[in-house]
Amino acid sequence: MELFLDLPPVAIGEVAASARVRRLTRETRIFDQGDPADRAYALLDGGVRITQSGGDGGQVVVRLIGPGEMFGTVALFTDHRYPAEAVTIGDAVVVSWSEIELLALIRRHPQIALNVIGIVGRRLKEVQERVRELSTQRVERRVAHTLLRLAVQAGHNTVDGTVIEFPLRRKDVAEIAGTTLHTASRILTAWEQAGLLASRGQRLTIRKPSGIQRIADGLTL
Amino acid sequence: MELFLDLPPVAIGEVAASARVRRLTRETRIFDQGDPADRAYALLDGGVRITQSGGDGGQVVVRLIGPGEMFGTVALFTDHRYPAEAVTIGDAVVVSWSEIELLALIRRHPQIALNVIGIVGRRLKEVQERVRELSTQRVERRVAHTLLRLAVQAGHNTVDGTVIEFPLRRKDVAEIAGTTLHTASRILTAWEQAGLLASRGQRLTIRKPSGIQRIADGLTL
DNA sequence: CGCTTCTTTGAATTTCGTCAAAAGGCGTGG
DNA sequence: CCACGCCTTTTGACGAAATTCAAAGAAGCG
Repeated sequence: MELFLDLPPVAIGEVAASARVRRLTRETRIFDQGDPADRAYALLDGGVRITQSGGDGGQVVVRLIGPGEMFGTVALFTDHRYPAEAVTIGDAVVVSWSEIELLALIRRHPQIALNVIGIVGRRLKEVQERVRELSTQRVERRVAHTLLRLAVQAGHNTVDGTVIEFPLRRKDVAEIAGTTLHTASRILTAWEQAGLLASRGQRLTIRKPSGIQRIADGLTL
Repeated sequence: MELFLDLPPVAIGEVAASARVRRLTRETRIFDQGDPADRAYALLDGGVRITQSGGDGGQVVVRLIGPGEMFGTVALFTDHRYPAEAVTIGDAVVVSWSEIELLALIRRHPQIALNVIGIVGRRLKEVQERVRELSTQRVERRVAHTLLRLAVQAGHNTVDGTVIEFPLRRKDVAEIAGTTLHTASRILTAWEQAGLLASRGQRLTIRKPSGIQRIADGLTL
């Protein structure tokens, strides 16, 4: 887990000792957007969808969290409100620390704070790239990028191609790529017919990463 | 300066002692996208435009930096490459610290690391909101939000209304709001004719914040 | 005063969202 | 085990918003 990387062995014990572990069933809400932020979370197994809603109905999936990733942590350092909601995708195992415990851990092992900066910095960079894509690229390319990113984050190679571990509805794909589920559906269907992709239920398999990559690179001109 | 908030008085001296100060003329490039990241920066006076470019020609203004804000700092904690370029808007006074100096300061005063987390966390939240806007709102609303955010960040009240301190080209507005300069120009011209806005050269004055706010809230339906 | 950069504006084109509706799947309960 | 109902997906047609193409006008700088 990146959050606790480069710590002396003794620290790992402390981290484990103050952690609270919970097993959750699918579609369980861990926290709501706007809730007072009092705990920092990390995921051991399964998946968590982080969704932000606007005053109007607008929703986006801010991020899908995979095993080993932290979430809901930054709010402890800013305004103490979670800026988005967190819901499990499928069954999940979640660990968490109270604010007091986390700050105590950081005081004893300042490296944790540096790790947090690294993690948040990397996410900031990713979101900024997403902004650029949304600003300058057309829907098809963005969907292609979305799939490639998910393949890197949660892809599992099989004979058929790369399977994305998260169960994904068309709506999820749409809310990640920044479009409507209708457009997302059309695009995925087209790719499926072109043999680039296969979908069984809510599992996506990328059959031809190179084909998707070409689209992501805008070479369909 | 938020970066050095809540430090003991003695620390401020250390911070100042290891800082390098430079006066720069307008449109000076401080660092390029992809450059090895070896210094952390903060702005004392003026403005800095942070722009990210994609492999294709696509460009976005990631952020405008005002006095008191840090920039180019996170890269020291991730992959040691600046993810975007920084260019002065108008004349500017910039301070910077080498990576070694900054890490030494943090070791002596861990509060600085917590401050960094807070700053980066807040920016992450802002960028995520921008993603939601780009995904779900139409151009006019996004431009309205852009102006309101700039007014908060760098607005100065006068009899005529709120003046935005940064000199802004239509292209800048477009690259912040995620549209083309043509569309941005049309929208701003329309607002100017409606009396919501005034622009003299590259200075924008918001005459009727409430009107812009209405548009930002989507009440033009 | 000439040149470059920025801004405006019109017209044509296109992408994408919206509206509408049907078909498919999955789980639950009878 | 089957049937019903809900959630998800697909698909078509239409229209509007915004980009693209094109070109002229304005403004700042040297």
